[in-house]
Amino acid sequence: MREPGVKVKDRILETASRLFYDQGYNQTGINQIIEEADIARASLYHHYPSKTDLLLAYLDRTHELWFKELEAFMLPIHGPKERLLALFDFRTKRQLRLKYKGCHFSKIVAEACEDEGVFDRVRAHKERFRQYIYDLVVQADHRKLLDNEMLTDTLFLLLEGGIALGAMYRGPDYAEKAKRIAMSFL
Amino acid sequence: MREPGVKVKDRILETASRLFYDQGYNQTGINQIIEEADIARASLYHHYPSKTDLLLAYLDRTHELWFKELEAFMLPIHGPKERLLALFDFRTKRQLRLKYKGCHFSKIVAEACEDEGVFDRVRAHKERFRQYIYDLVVQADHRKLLDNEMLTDTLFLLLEGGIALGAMYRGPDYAEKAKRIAMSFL
DNA sequence: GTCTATAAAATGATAGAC
DNA sequence: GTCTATCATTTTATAGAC
Repeated sequence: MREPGVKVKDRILETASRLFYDQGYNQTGINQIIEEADIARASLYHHYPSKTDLLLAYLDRTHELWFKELEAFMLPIHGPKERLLALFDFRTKRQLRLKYKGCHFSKIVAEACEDEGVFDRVRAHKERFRQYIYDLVVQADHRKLLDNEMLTDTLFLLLEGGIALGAMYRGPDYAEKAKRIAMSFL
Repeated sequence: MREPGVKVKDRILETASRLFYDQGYNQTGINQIIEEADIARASLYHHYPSKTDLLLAYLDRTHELWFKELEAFMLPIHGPKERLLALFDFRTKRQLRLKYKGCHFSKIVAEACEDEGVFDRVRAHKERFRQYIYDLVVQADHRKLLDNEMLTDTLFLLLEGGIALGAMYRGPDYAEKAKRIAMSFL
């Protein structure tokens, strides 16, 4: 009659993820998580021995979902140049849904979590994204105003800058400007 | 025999500013501030009725010092083009001193302070910085690859992106790359 | 204006029953 | 594996003496 045990664990992580992002990791207490996930206090500590463990699981989950969402977004888009520009749309669209609260990973770093496991995950995420950009740049028949590495970094910086400013202005303006600028180099 | 009363108030704000930036606003308790500033609990609440008031004062102080420091840095640098590139050096040098913890203003927004006074100050700071860039762009005899507005936004986005990535990587690499990219447009 | 003492609530985490 | 009850700290903020 009992549902499989995974359900509680998932509910914990889903609830924590939402709260960590929406109101901040440090502003989210264990009490609120167990209340909104509707589970017992000790169940949380059974699955995640400490709040830091829950944080690391949150980053892993976010990383996985992020690239899964990206792959789905890219499916109907063909051509490396079109895909490079679609990266801007992907992030702008995502930020609209997230109400412009910024990048999950940069947010956590900004909350001053000095845990090394946190930094490892943040860097791994950004490194993989930069590699994703680079692979498209290599395939793209771009104007060669910049070499492949430099063009990759330009797009990467424009994307990250656009999201960062989007979080401060709570809007898409700079992400959209970033795309228009990128178009002039491609 | 008594020193002027401003001293205590200043010590509170200086200590709070250091802690808010270094370990985060939400992770800094009133207790730690009064201990490290070596003042009484009620003295803090006399000068700053709530922690939020202290936060707003912190943002105002940071804003003032930021531009004062910028002006001093720019003094020996002549020519708008040179000054535009010096903006990258200014922020990279500053971040080195601050141990790459990122922009004060983007950090506070990332900590999910939904206070409107916070957003007002963050936007005002960034808006003034963008205007500073724009004024130099107008004076600069640049290559006209982009119009003045677009070049301003490009430099702005590269600068903000470089700092954001610098915080995640805890190093100057992307800020330096951003400068090299900027050089190719000017 | 500065102090000490304290309040009331929330924090992360644990013990032990079932 | 999930539960309730509870722990010791820490949180922001206030009261009232000097």
